[in-house]
Amino acid sequence: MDRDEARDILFNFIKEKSLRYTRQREEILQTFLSAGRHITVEELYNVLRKKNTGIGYATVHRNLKLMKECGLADEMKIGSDKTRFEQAYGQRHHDHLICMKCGRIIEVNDDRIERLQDKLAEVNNFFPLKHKLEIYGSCKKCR
Amino acid sequence: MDRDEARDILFNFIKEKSLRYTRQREEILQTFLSAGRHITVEELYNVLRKKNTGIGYATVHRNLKLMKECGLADEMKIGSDKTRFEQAYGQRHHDHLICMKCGRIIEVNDDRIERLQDKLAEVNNFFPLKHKLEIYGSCKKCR
DNA sequence: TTATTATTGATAATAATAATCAATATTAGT
DNA sequence: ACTAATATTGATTATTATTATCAATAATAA
Repeated sequence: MDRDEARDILFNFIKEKSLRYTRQREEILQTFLSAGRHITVEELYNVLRKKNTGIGYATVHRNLKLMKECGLADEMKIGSDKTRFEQAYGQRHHDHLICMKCGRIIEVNDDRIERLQDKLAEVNNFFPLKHKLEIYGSCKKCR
Repeated sequence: MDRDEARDILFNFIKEKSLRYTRQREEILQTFLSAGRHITVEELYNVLRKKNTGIGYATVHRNLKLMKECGLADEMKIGSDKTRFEQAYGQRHHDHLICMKCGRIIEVNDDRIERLQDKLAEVNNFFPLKHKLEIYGSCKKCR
């Protein structure tokens, strides 16, 4: 994801809603973009704490929700873990392979599966808006 | 699912582990089997309360976990809702279409998708053990 | 019937997420 | 640059789902 483009998206979203572009929002956005994918609020908070930004947990939480609102982040939940946020802008839809041993998350995509899902919905008189496919197992290393 | 067969499974599981077959377990099992699919602990607890069985919330919770352990129930989580339990014995694997308006959950199955999922895992050097496919949208009524 | 011990039910603990609110910072208007 | 208006922050508390605790009770085997 392009950093400037991401900042623009956040900035425009904020202007549109008469919100305010704060030091904390800039910091959280940049750190979120630099951080690994599928990060939790707590993890992001800890990275920011190490940087001595003085940003509180609640602010991190609130602003990840904001990033989601403006389309920069997606929320996901694996099993009974905490909610994770992944970068969304400029990312095409993808599914997840989740290693139950080491926790690694592999992003994958299969057009045929996507198409069959749409068909499956159609056959059931159902209008699909989004979907979630997660395959749990063990990755190459943990086999 | 056959009621007697279900009771047998629970009974044998209990014997095997030197646990005890209590009035509460029998009551919870029967009510779980009669109740709608995809029920929460709270919902099941409320049904049992109406029946004046005097069974506590913790007991319902504990025993749904037990049903899961012995293969009679499966746990699922939709969005950020509470955990739901569905009958598992004698049910083949299936995916879910979830109406975001009325909350209805439709169970579906597609062998081609299943096979493609296995292929997808294989290509990524991943050993699949189980998977979860949820399609969110709106059902016929809510369209 | 009795001894053993698993279970129950009420309650407290835990943990993730969201709400509260006074102090502060940002923004628009002058 | 100054000011007024108000969105945001950070610390804390509230909420909610789930799990743990524990004394009293009930199920089981001998």
